[in-house]
Amino acid sequence: MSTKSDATPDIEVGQLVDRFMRSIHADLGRKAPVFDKERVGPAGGMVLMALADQEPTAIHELVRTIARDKAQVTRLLQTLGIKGLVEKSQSPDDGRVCVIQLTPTGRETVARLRYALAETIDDLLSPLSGQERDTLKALLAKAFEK
Amino acid sequence: MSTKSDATPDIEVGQLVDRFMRSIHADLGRKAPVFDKERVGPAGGMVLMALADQEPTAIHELVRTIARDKAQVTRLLQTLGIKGLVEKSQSPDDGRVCVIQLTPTGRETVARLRYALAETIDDLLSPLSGQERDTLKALLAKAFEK
DNA sequence: GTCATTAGGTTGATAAAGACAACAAATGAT
DNA sequence: ATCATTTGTTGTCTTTATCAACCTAATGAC
Repeated sequence: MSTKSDATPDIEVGQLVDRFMRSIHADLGRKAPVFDKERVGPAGGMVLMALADQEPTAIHELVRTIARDKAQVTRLLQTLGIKGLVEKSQSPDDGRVCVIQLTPTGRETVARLRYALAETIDDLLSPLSGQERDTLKALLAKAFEK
Repeated sequence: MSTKSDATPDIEVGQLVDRFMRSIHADLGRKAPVFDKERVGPAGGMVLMALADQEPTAIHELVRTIARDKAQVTRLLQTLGIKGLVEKSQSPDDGRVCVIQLTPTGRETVARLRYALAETIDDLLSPLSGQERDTLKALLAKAFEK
């Protein structure tokens, strides 16, 4: 069966996802002055939010879930640490791994970021019905949960 | 106002989309040496593929559809022009607008890019059934078609 | 018509993000 | 003990992104 959908779809999914991400980015950028008081930026925000979902966690775990370069993650965490949003400690089990967790301030920041993001996405997905949105979320989750 | 589905989903859509995009990026990066002979890079590739979908087109249209900064688009087009993948001409109707179109070489490049992208996405979406994939594509298209 | 305003593109300067190799330290395997 | 792996950090370089200034062509007011 499989009328193989590899008969390239008229509109590429990749482009759509790119545009999705980029629209989120742009919209958040516009609103950033309002909610991004610590100036964590898009990348920092993603780190924080990922962290909130799997806290506390080792850096290499974080690297895996957000799919960024480990060097990049190290530096993002450094600046987040300087701003007092995350804390680093050494794992008792393994002297190599660093355990990262949010500070109270970090948690507040995450709350603001989450709200702004949800708002933006809600907006972008407004052409879809509530049910369609839920479907979309479910599909993404199914495809990409760890 | 919405029966807010802002009862935050356990995994944020934004993070999922980010991860989606980033996984595509990473996978394509890995395969790039094979198919990206002109070294257009991820951004250049997106421009080319968008172009293929709406050719010929003015720069500001392109800017709208790929949601990137216009300065950035100008420069991307410059380097694509140098590589002989796109051509620029002036609109007869409006002396301000530049009309962009692919060269034959550009079209070949697009074909390769499309194939690689489709392959990658197919791979990433493998946890989904064929029908689910189609649904996902349709939803994205509905939300983001121009 | 003249003039101000807007829209489309380009350029410049600067910042952020990403890629990649080299490295130290801790661990694990043998 | 030795050697290979894993984890995280640093250095360096390229790519993208951002933002303002600027030029030219078009538009609209008058």
